[in-house]
Amino acid sequence: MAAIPSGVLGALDSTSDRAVFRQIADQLREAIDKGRFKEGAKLPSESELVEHYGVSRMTVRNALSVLQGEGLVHSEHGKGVFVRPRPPVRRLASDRFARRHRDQGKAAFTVEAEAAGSHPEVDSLEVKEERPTQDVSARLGGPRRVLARRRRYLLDGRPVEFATSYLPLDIARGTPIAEPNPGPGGIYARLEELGHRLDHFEEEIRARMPTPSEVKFLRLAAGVPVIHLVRTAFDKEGRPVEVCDTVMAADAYVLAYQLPAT
Amino acid sequence: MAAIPSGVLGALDSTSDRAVFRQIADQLREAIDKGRFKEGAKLPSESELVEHYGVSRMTVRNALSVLQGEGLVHSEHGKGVFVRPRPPVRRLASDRFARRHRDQGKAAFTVEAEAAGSHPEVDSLEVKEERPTQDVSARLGGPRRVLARRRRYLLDGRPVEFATSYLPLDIARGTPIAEPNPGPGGIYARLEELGHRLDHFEEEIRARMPTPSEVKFLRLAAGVPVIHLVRTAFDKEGRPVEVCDTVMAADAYVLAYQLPAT
DNA sequence: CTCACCCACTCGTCTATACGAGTATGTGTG
DNA sequence: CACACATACTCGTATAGACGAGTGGGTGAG
Repeated sequence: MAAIPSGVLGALDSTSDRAVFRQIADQLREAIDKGRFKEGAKLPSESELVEHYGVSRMTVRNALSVLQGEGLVHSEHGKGVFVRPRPPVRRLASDRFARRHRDQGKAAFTVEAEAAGSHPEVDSLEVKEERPTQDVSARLGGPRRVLARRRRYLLDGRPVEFATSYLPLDIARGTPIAEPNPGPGGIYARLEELGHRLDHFEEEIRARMPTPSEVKFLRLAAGVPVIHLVRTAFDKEGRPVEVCDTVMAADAYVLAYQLPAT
Repeated sequence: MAAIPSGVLGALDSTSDRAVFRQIADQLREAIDKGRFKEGAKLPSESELVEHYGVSRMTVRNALSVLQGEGLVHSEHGKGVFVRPRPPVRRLASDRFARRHRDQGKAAFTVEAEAAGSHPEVDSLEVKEERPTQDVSARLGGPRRVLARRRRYLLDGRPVEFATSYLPLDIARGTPIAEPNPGPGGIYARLEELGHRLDHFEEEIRARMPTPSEVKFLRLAAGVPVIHLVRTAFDKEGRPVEVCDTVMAADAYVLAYQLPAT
């Protein structure tokens, strides 16, 4: 078992009333912050830390679980504990649904990803009619059934976003919107062709920890929150014509908005 | 020791390859989701769960720590483990800095909080000149020193937000902006009086787990992420005149934006 | 040389135990 | 009645040990 290089991690302060596992977590966190362990680097193994600090293994694991909860490290069974690298971030601009970005052959996600040098994929496409949740129904003005379009977005093989669009049946049924591939410009282009000229969007943003199914579906590491975005599209008559519910891996996104000062 | 009411929690499946502590966490999560434990209610104590499932205490604690990490429960030393109540949410509208909301005697935070029936407070006010971080300096066009205004916002005694405004010294020094209380309408009103007519704002939003100092300062429960918002204000000449860096308790906020479809 | 296997090392799960510290309650004393 | 204290509960911290399972490298057989 390799010893830990001296100077990287200090000693425990037995006079402190701070719990031992917190002191160990503090020292590891500081070492990571100061770059003594770089992104992707392997931390000392549990048994090395046990040796170094002279504590039991559970105490060391407790310290490591603190850092996992902070999203600083992740562990790989059989390999070790590593400093979590920050994945490339996708920047969502607030004008991404403007008409000038729409009349192209490809979906916005694909265009943006390729511009950023990434390989985009869309999978888990599901299009079906269903009964909306109370929240979605209220946002759409109270329909009892809606068309739901579900899809998952991946960048370079990593799932980053899961989105569901809901549309009232009287708008979407029997149109290209109800097809798996709605065609160039996406469903907003189709809505406008169908006479629902779009006026504005409302977006609501929350952040929270993921549910277990979100962890699975987005393959989220411990300590990574999700951004929950609900966008409602309104036409010129003020009618809500679509609600899009999106859950994003928070470490993969920055949302950017431009607002008038008026 | 009180027994757990039958039907609330099931039994373990020893044939399953799902870890015992995960099965216990699953059952507790399901019971919470289905309302068998209501918001604020006390879960069975660790020793009751030990009794019920016939496992060791560490296994039960492991299960509970999973739920804590998900933000579903929080524990209170000496009392028990409770279903985490969802605090009242503060809704931030994208037009909250529009001029029509400005020319009033009170700060926007105070007005909004009182309208929502809450008791607002602002503390930890610090106003000083300092060297900006590389990021802030870049956003402001590269000044070597800036005025920093730090403050913490509380609702009904609970800290919800920590914000720092940075302004170039040539704009702010010697003006009311450098005073602890900049006067009615806040620093945006003062900037316009000083001839820096505001044109637009840019906001960048991220979500992540809090640092230990953020946990302390915002008194965050385990499993609560933060929303990190950086707003840059631009004047009519296109010059960035302020950067505001805000860290919010994610369970206390919804951000709402309205965007044109143009 | 190649490939299968073994072994050493990693983290994951679980048990059993011990003591400390915060909280609430009831009881007995003044 | 009021208050201090004992007590029984809560969760927090820590130890020591055991076995399992995933990974990777070295070694020996073919």
